[in-house]
Amino acid sequence: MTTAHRRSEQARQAIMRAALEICREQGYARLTMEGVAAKAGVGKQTIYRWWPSKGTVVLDAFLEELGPAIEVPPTTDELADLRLSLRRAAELLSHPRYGSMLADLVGALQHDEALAAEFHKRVYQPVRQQTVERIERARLSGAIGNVDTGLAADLLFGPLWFRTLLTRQPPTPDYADQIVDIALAGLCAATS
Amino acid sequence: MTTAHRRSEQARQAIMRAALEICREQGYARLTMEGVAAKAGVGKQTIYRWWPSKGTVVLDAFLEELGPAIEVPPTTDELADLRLSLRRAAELLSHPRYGSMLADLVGALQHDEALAAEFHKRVYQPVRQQTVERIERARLSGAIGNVDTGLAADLLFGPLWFRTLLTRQPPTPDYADQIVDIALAGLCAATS
Amino acid sequence: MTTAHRRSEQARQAIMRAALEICREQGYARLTMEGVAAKAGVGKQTIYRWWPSKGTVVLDAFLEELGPAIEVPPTTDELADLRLSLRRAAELLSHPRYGSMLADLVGALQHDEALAAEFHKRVYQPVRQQTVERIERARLSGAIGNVDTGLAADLLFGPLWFRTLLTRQPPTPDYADQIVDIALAGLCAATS
Amino acid sequence: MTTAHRRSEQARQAIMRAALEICREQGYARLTMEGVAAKAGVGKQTIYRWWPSKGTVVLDAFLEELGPAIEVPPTTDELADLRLSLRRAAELLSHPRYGSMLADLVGALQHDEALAAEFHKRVYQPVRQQTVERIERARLSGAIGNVDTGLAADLLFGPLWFRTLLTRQPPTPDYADQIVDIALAGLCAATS
DNA sequence: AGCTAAGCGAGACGGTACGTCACGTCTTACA
DNA sequence: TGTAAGACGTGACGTACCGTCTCGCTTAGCT
Repeated sequence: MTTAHRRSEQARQAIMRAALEICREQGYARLTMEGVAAKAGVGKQTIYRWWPSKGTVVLDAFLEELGPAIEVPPTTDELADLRLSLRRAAELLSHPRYGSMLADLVGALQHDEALAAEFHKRVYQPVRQQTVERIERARLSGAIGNVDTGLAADLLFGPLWFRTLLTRQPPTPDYADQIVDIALAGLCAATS
Repeated sequence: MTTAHRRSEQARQAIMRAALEICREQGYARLTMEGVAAKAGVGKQTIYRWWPSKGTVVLDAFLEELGPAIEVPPTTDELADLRLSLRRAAELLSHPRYGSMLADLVGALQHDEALAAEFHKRVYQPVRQQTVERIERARLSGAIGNVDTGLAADLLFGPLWFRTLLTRQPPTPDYADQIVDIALAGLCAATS
Repeated sequence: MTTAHRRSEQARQAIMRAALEICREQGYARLTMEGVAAKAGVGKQTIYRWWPSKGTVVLDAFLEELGPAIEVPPTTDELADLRLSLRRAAELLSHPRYGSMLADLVGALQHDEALAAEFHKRVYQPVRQQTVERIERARLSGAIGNVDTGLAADLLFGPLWFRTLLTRQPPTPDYADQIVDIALAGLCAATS
Repeated sequence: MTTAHRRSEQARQAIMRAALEICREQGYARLTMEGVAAKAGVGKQTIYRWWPSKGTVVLDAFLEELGPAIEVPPTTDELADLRLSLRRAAELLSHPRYGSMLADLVGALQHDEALAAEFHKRVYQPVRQQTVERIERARLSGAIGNVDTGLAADLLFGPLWFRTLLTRQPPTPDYADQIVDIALAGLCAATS
């Protein structure tokens, strides 16, 4: 038997739309559950029924719009894929609409375990997985040295996030390229 | 000259102490101005008179305890200094007492311009300055290639913060060492 | 004519039972439609389909249990019947299970017109009618003076309800007897 | 030492005024704490700080306006005073502005212990005390028989409240007079 | 025997109000 | 004048119920 009167798709979409809109217009910090409910024309309970915190609402809304855009389709050239992947990340972090939203989301992660778990599963891990696999393949093909793949991934993505989160100056595509250049040089030299 | 009955040093210290204690016991997110005032036995006004937000209170409290510990006295071996500096950062970020506090502070930065400015001036810049100078000297001495010093600094510190902020797994000293190894390898190879 | 496969008697009884139970355990104020539905294992709609408000549910439940107990079978001695009727009322109002429920119901009457009408028709009027008739007969037989019967009825029942509703000290049988004694004395003396 | 920044008289009055107005315009049942706060231009907390429930707010507001009007100045003729006192009660209960408010208040008493206690102390007892004393004096002077004074008081006031609360037909002055006539006749006859 | 329309349980929905928390401002009395 | 205390207006929190609605299901009563 199925559960009667299932979740309203209409309400869900209204909430996603409202969350994004408020986030864009007033910023994540000013976004409140009440505000989302009001703008979406929805009862607060309907939000709390399906999302535990404003962070998860925004995360969902974010992924609904940009989930697919995060991934980079694999080619045979792993290093080029990595380079493109970094560029994509830089573009996202410097996106006028989603950049500071992402930064705020990561900020909220610091004191919201549930959100942290969700972010890890749905944003961090997917990209991480792809990155690590590419590095692994590059390593096997001898394109880079014998290094810890996780560490290599940190070396690539770390600087982008560091710049975004600590200085609030989002990275440019050129910055991403330079990071790739130097990091890969280091990784080639490495033999661990 | 006695400063007359101007600002009460006693109150200041009580506030710093209370802020740290609450931050440690309940986390930055649960720390409130009211809570600090109550625990410090101080009027709320007294806090608002001297600090604009809870972030700045915590930042001050943090620096009062750990300000000196951030810097690494310079020796003649710049690369060794950089390595030690990275280790210090890793230690701080994984410190049971101050690690998550720092992460929370950076989280709060994302939606608090005043705090961001303060953090930049009193935490980010000092370390940055030192780091950049070391890299510059290393470059001049030929120890590393001809690279953008800011970018090099990001390459070193980025991974540490990335790991801390996005995965909530604070970096180990060993992790810091590995980062230095690979990053410096890359920086040596670079000539750009 | 059969009532066809319409209303479920089982659901009705479950609702009555649940209402009484909640009323007894938590009091009328804490009784909610949702609570009744849950405890009765019934959909909310099923309650709303047959009762307009929680007051009417409780009133029905109350009458189902105590409806018959309200009336006093008539004998030839009207004054004795009145006396017994007062005692019955006193017992009901001081009943550990139904006393405060009745008081709460009358409380709810004050802001629920529909409930007030229902209460009037099904509780107040039946007793009133009987009382008034008895007084009328007593008057015709000369046992009491020539008084307004409604006023006389108020004189008898008023004090009981007054005590219950304003002081929350339910009347004792002895109290009821004393009221009858004095009221009848007054009614005898009256000639108006 | 006195407590700093004491209670704001201005806020108190605004709340009293708002409560009365809402009660008059929409009835006690529709009066909410939020509504009072909004109409008074006051924070909800300010209401909750000083009153535990909406019942006590309304009770205070009621007493502020009608407290003095409840009492009947004593003369040497106790029976006349009692008669006047009953008339006053009848007038109050049938007052277009305060009658149903009082009834609602007594309704709320049934499920609000704190309110019941407050009502008892500030409304019921003062009138009761005066009434009982008058009856006692009348008894000593031989104007009425040797009866329980409390019971006598119930006999007088009971019918008025009974009529108000159970039939929602407020008593007329004439009704009050008739009650006094018959009740006193009964009390004279009594010797108990 | 099969059809169909109601009543049913479940529970999501848009709302309103709850009572609480913390915000940042203010006022008062003391030192 | 700075301070401890704490009341104030404000706004958001997360919860409880309201009364309405929409689902599938069960079942009685009519073809």
